[in-house]
Amino acid sequence: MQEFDLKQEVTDKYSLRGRVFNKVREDILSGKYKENDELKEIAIGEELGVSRTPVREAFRQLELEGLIQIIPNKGAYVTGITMNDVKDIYMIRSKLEGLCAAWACEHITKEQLEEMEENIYLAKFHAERGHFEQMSELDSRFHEIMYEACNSKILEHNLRDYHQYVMRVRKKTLSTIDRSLASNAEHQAIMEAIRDKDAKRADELATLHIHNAYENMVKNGLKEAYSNE
Amino acid sequence: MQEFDLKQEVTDKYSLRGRVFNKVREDILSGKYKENDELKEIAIGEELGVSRTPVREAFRQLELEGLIQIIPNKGAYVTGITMNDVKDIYMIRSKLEGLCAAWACEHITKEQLEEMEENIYLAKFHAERGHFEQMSELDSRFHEIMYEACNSKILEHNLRDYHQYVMRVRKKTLSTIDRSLASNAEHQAIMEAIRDKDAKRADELATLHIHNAYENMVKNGLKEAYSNE
DNA sequence: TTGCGTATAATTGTATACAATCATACCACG
DNA sequence: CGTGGTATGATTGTATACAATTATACGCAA
Repeated sequence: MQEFDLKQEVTDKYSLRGRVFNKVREDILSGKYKENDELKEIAIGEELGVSRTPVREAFRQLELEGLIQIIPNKGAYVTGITMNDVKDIYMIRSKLEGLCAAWACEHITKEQLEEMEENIYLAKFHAERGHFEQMSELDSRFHEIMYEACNSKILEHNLRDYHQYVMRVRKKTLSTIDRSLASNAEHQAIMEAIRDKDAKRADELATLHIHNAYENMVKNGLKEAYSNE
Repeated sequence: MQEFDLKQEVTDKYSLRGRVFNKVREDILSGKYKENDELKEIAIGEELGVSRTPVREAFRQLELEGLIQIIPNKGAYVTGITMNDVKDIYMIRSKLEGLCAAWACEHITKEQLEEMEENIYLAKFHAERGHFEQMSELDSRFHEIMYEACNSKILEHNLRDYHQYVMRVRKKTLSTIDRSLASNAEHQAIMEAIRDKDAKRADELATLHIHNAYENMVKNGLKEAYSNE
């Protein structure tokens, strides 16, 4: 009840505010609204067929999520993610995914572990064939399972936020067969460590996994990947 | 401009929404509003002499900060922090403060370093005399300087959030002369490592510092401290 | 007495009207 | 020609009115 459980209310599909929030968030993350674009309350409201009130409330939330910046009496502007931000997030995630993997050792359920194994098995199939869209989905899901398995609303929420935040660039990092295969092998190693309840190893492997993902991203030209969107 | 810079707008003292946000936040953190208290828009509005609109917007922000939970069509309730949440946050902070200290080694300015030294010097004075209110202030400020010095908007924002979030319980952890002195000694060691640009040592010391703070809190009866508020 | 259903009150969700602020353009003046 | 000030329009900030939803209380029937 009194949990750190936020996303649920925010993403409320049945309130206008929630719909506006989701739509604008999507549009920012997908690149429809670009850095420094000005978001006007009336325009967004008309586009979605709602008044300014829910739009304004959604804006306040987007501001706290760091997706837009609101300048009083002036307007709402889309905040960009700089390359530095991406780097910072990956470094932070590296630490936190390690923690998450370690905690998952204690709390993962049999069902979650089985879904992980299935995920890895399926990912191998798609990785070999260069199905990058599916790979991206499976990668997201793998981490999502781990977030759920760590049994900490706080950490789960934090990691999910970052995961979403770097979505724009993350997809690119899996866009080679080599990296897809390597990434999946790393997933398998992490899963095995968690299965064996070896928290120390799980921590190290998950930490390294994010490090590798970042290194790979830099190597494959983060700059272009980033500026394309 | 396009920074991850949020707090500034939120704490805008000159908008009604900002005033409401700050007031309610204060009241929650200070314990005026207790866990599971229902916050009614009209009541808060009347108390501050404003209409519901700015109150609602402030509520949305408080929700994302995790201080209240909004149940659609029902109401806003003060979220409690469970002991598990506190533990999780300290574990996460432990990792991130380490990262922060390491980064600060590269980016800290001479002014920031000097303020740290001054902070530690002054804290010694107050610690010896059992001035816990001042200690709490100085402790907050020490960490704040480090957050600023790490040169990462993302990490700074993240750590500041957690710091605020556990404010309720954090004050209690410094409420003995022994812990105050020990804490300050740890601050000094961290500062010296940062001054010497020894990132590895700074990381370890900051990590340990938060660990110690948590251990101390548990020892001194987190349970009572927590349930008192 | 207990249980259910309806009516009423209270509260939140949304829309709109009005006030305040900011940006722009135009004109007067040096 | 350039500069400054004012007027006008656009946009956000706030208040209020209305709609929808939820909680509560009361009455009726089993």
